[in-house]
Amino acid sequence: MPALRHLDDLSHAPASADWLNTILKGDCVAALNRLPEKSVDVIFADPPYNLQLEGDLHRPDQSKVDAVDDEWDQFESFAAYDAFTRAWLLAARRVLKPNGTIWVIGSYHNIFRVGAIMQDLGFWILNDVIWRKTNPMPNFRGRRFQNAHETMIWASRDPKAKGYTFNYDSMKAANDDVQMRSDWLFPICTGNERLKDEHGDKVHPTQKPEALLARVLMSSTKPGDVVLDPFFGSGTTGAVAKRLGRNFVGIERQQSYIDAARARIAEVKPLEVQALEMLTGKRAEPRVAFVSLIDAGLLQPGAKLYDSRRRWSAQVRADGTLACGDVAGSIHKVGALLQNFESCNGWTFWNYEHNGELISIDRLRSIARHGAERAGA
Amino acid sequence: MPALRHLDDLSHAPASADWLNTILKGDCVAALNRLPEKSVDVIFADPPYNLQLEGDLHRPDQSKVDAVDDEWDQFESFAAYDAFTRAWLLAARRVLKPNGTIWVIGSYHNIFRVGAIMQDLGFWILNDVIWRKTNPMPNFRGRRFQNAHETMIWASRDPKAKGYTFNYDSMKAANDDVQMRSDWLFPICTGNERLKDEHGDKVHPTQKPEALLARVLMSSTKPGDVVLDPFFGSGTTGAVAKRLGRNFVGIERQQSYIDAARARIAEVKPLEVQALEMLTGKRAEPRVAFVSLIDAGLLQPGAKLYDSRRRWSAQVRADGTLACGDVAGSIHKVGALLQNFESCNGWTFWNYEHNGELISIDRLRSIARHGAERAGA
DNA sequence: CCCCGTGTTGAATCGTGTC
DNA sequence: GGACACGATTCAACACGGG
Repeated sequence: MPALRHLDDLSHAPASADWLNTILKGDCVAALNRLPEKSVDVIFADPPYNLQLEGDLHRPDQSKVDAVDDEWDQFESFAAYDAFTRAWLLAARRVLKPNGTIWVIGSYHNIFRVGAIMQDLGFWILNDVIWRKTNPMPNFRGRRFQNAHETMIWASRDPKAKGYTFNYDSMKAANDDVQMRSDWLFPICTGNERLKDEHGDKVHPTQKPEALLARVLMSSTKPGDVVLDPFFGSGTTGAVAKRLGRNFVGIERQQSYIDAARARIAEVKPLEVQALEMLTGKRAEPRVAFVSLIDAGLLQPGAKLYDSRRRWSAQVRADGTLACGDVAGSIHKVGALLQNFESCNGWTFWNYEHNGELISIDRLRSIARHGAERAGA
Repeated sequence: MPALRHLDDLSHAPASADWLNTILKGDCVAALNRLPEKSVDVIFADPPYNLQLEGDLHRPDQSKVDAVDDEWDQFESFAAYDAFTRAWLLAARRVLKPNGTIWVIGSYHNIFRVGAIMQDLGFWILNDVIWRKTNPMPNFRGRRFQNAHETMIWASRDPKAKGYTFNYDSMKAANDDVQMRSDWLFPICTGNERLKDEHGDKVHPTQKPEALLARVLMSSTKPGDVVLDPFFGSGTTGAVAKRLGRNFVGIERQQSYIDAARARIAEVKPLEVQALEMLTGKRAEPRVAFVSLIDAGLLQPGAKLYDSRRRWSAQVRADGTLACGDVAGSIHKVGALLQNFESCNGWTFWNYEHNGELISIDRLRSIARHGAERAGA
């Protein structure tokens, strides 16, 4: 029984195991079952999302959206997806060390099922972490809110495990000396970082940004730890693990992904740890929505706004728009329409009255922004 | 059978129903079952998620769950919570109108179970929305990320329901003319807004901020809609609904919460009607037939139309169709055929020439609309 | 070299009314 | 209920080419 002997060898010498820093080809449950139990420090998993798309979607310029319609994302039903999820999570739990933790990323299509099954299997959720995208795809038809985030679940192997790794101090130091929050802001993976094939097409439809993986690994692993990714894809987990001095194991079914990931990882040079602060530092100044002044109680619905020479006045409405006669819209649009300009900066155009004096609503924006900055927006 | 007669009365006259703008005392499932079916536009639910502390979990058969905090009993606890969740969601779904939507808020302790059950019951998730807290409670022990957000699930009653309310134009205008995203930033409820009892203690442990409810209701309801909150608590939903000119129904078991909520809501003054008017986009405008531009003399038969870059030109015919070579048809169809697109908005595609400049025929459409409005059409 | 305008793209559960 | 016509709808980032 060569397979069994092989498994025995691994469980006796996991530190020098020949599966470290390699990509195992095959079905993820089968490959997981070939690994020794309790051999992995952290698992990062980006499973299929079960998107359930129907028909095509076009942008307003009539170009077609390149949907994720790959075979690996097709499931017959919620029950089929649940069975798949249960199987790989169970196999993943076996290879996790008692103090190991697991990260799973998903969207509203699948993450609730994944989270419930994780709880059912005995995983203990430590945090759910929101990846806020700086540049998400718009909602082209204007039928919902722009889907601007994805959710990650971070969990320990079981409730009693208190010895998991969390690098609290380095997270806090990287976040201007305040605790790292559960909402993280990163761009999606584009530009040179995005792997392209010889035709210029993307190698993988859902490549994750390295900055996201860097924060995951910096927060919950130590140098030399073993990081497993059972849905390796284009190998972002492996590339970041190598760069940060961690060991990786990838599992992937599709040969084209394996080839691309292997070539990518070969190019990676391990880094000194100091470069990390660039990846985890704060991002751009937050934009403040006019409606947030109403939310914050800085302006009341029904309040009057004036331009600086009181030529026009307009009324604030509860939905965050302005109205002046039969003209209505955003603060910018109404300002432009009244002046018959193409555009107008409503923040500097509009003023509110206080003790008989006009004060720019931009002052209110500064107040609102101050609150937002403290939130690490 | 007085109970049944009562129910009949309600279903015959929901508009003047005596349960509108009241708080129903009792178990949430029982109270929901006393309401007429398909009578509610939007549900906002903030269900309990404390698995051990309160004995308020009931199985569908109304038997009380024996709350336990032993670790080995987590499976039993999850199952009991699932049964409770399934029961109230099912009852809530019955009272929801076919085009109604539901919001449920929760944290990682319960939201994954809630979301999975919602999908199992046939709700169709439209968005998950993240409430990012500007001032969350710190993680005192430094063992995890600061839990700085809560998750809301927004779902329609079933997948085929496309007619749900989403005030896209309001949301966009209120957000500086870019789409409202799925991550919202608000402070937690503190200060004067937080209800306190005579001892200065907080009335309710998880009172939600009114700004959060205001955005929920402004985005997904219209004035006069009926908003149901099956876990009414301190009555934030009712207070905001009343202020925004919506009707509410609350369900609450605990008398102290009912008393506090009733007093709170009585103090609320509804906003003036003008402040409640909402921005509507082109979708809400009346249809204008292209031929009516010719009827009104705004365009002459034989006039030439051009696309914005003058790649194509077409001739207006007396019957309200366009002709370009051997291509003829509606303004939309000709635009689509010329560009080889599946569809085309002819109103924004075609322009007429005036003093050497191209002007969109959409301008003529708004002139025609104004004329029609003034004529009382 | 930079600047600017143009074009492309990203895990998407993305109509409605009339005949 | 099905077919068909109407016509509404996008944000940030990056690549590329020309000046």
